[in-house]
Amino acid sequence: MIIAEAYERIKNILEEMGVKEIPPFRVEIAPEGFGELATNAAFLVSRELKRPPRELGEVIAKKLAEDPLFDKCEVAGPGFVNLWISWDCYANVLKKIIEEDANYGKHVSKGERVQFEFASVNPTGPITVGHGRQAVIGDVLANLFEWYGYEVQREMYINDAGRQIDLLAYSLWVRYNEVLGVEGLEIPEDGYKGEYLIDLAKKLVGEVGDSYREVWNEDAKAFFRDYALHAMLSSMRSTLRSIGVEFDNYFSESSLIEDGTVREVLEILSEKGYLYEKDGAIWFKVSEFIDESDKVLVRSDGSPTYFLTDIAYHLNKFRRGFSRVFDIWGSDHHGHEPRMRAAMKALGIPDGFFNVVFHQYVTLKKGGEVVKMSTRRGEFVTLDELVEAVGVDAVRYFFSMIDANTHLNFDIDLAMKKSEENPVYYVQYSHARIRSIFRKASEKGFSFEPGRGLEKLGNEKERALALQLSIFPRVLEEAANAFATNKLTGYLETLASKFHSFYTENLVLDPENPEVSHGRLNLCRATEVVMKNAFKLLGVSAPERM
RNA sequence: GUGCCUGUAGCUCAAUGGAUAGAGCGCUGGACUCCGGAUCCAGAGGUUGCGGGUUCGACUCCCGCCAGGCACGCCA
Repeated sequence: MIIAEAYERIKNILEEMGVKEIPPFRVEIAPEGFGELATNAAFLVSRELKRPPRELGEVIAKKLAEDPLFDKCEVAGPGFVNLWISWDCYANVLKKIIEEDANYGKHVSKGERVQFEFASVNPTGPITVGHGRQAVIGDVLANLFEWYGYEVQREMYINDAGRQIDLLAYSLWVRYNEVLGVEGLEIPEDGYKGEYLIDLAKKLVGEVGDSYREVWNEDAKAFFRDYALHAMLSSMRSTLRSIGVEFDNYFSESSLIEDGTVREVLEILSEKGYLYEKDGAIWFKVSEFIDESDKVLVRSDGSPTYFLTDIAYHLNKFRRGFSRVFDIWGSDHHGHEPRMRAAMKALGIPDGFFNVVFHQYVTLKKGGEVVKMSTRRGEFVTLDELVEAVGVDAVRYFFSMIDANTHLNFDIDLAMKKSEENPVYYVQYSHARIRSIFRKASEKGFSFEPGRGLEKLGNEKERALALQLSIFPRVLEEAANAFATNKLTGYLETLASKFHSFYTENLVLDPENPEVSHGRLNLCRATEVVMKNAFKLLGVSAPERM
């Protein structure tokens, strides 16, 4: 908020100085000892104005010093302009934060509808820790975009059409027969061997008895398919719900085949001349768009590939009127992106509509050793297990605090045994502390009055905290633009640190100084508001007590 | 072999081409008879994988290596 205002003032000055094209200069919190805000504007206009940065910085600083927004402005180093903000300005921001309360940080509507699609994993086994990372990243990014002014839909794509589901059905049928004591059947090499299917098979025997014992016909196939799919989906959904991830819509892959979208895609591409037949299959001329080999859309047995249904899926998304869609994909799918872009181009869907946010995988460590995960072999640590061990807050915070594009090393022993070392506790503690101050306040006879006493504040710690609070909207913008949930957790940690530091040096409730006390209560309330809002975006609880 | 991601303090990770590369954990030493010590303050700890290049300025951009991960299917 303050940064935005400072930005405007500087922009005006640059225009007065004769700059025709305003460069992308920055206004940010200055390093320790260089004022409160700093800008690099002088460097960026130096070339156009043909004068050294230091000299231009002096001009800018001099003009800014006349502005009541600032107490002091100086040029430093090779041309940075350092700014000190007036306490009046801070006080106004704090009042605004308290007034806007649960809405502080929200940007005005951009009038755009976008979609985030994530956690679209194969419904062939329990959700793993790796899937959990994707779900949390997608959910938090969706929250961030909502606050940044977009209308957001959260969607999960259900891969219910492919060969994997058939394999799952057959694997379950084998387990079912095993439970009934039938010997000699085996789950295929590429089938699903996890224990969860044994549990499911037992349940199934309880429900249908031995009606499908050693019977594997079309009827049995359909039954086991539906049963397995239904069971897997409902378990996935309940796991995701347990970490606060809910979807606005579930979209079935097979519906695209049933409603003709898949066939329509083939017709469009065929009319445009992008298809050809070879070896009994139908191929898409990927090579006409990018430097990659052509890909099969329809197999020689007539079934559509995943690539084809995915193209149809995105054509469907486009027709639903989103201005942009964001798919969250694991890094193992990165090879799929260029092909999809080629397909979007072939269908005439505008550039920029289709976007992918990639995340790297999670490496689990247990007992100092890397745990290999494989759904098919049935070796994995499930998200349920992790949540039970460390709690929802820690899980969500931990997955949010690391850049999606960074490999995440998750030490299970550490998370289970020493969960109190998780940064989430540090941040939550500052919130609990503030709540405690308010409880104490009523005991001491203070009642909170918005705005009262703020003009009495202005020491170093109070200013540092106020400055941090003022940049919250900017942080949301940066986090959304960079698809970086970790910018939000990083911000919270800095905010908590500024608060603890303020708290240590300043007595909030001091009967000897009622006006100052009221002012500090306002500062505490503003901090509480920002923390609550940030926690909400992360899906982490804001505890009253710990 | 080709493409993508990663490589930063002992460990886990930050740092839109900007000032002295920062946090947490761990380590060392301190802190008010007072609002929550799950806190605060200070300190030690770095050739940003290696070598070149671009410019006022490079962890960041370009080129070449090295190491790890992932992908290169009529799997999804």
